[in-house]
Amino acid sequence: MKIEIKNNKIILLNLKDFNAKQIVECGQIFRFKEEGNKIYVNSIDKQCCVYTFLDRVEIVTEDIDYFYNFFDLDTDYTKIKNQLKNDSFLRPAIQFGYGIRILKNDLFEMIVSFIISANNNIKRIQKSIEYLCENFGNNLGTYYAFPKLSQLKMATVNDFKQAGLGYRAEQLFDTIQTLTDEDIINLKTKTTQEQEKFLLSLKGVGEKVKNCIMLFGLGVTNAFPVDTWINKVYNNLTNTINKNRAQITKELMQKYNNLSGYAQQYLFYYYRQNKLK
DNA sequence: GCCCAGGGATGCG
DNA sequence: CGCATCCATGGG
Repeated sequence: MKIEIKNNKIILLNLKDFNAKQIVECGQIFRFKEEGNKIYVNSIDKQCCVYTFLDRVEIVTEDIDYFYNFFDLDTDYTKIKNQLKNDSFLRPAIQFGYGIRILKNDLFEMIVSFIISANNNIKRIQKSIEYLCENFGNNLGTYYAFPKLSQLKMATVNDFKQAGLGYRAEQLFDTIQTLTDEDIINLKTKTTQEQEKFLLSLKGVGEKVKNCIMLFGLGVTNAFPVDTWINKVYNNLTNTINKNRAQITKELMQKYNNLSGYAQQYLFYYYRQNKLK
């Protein structure tokens, strides 16, 4: 990928591995706003604006280093797609979502966001997260930051219900009260097994949510989140009915190995966007 | 009214 | 272990 960096701008001159719309609409991030050819993208207390032109993409931000890493710009997606597209399940999905990239988002934001995501839909998830930002995050003028752990510790179960979390309110409350800033910092340096064990100990985090946090918050690309869509896709493509999710997860992780996370996103985006069974 | 959404917790065998 | 049931809420 050809990349130029100028002052507060990252310029991408190769669009076959970067499509901003696909990146924000593939279900890995809940805080963004699309306005024509520009998309505002938020992560913790930072924001960038991604402009898409015919021949290039410009990422405008005060935090160049943060968003360079955030958009995973050092990873060669051409190579990843070439390795995956021999797979008949994936070929059409990769063709459709050719510009998807796995974001390296903030760990704490991912923990909270994906606890909220359980048995929920993306519109409602976005709305709830926006509520939390506006009521507990810092006002940064043109946008709100994602609340810090210390700020969410001020919230009551009722506050979370006000945010529209329903029965997830108690789960998130419990997890927020349990978590410490040290937990978040230390988690990044632990082994994959220790990370999984810790995440599963949190209320509201099960197998699927854990895999989302591993993938989007910790950059572990052999995590394969199996949600209702992937579940349907799998059963459809393999002519099975009601195979349990744990089994599907295990099977697909063995199949795709270190490329599991990428494979999963191409599948999720393609089959969900096209509403295929 | 029913079914579904990027599922998890709990209990029971 | 595997499996069934329940769980808020808004939209189709």
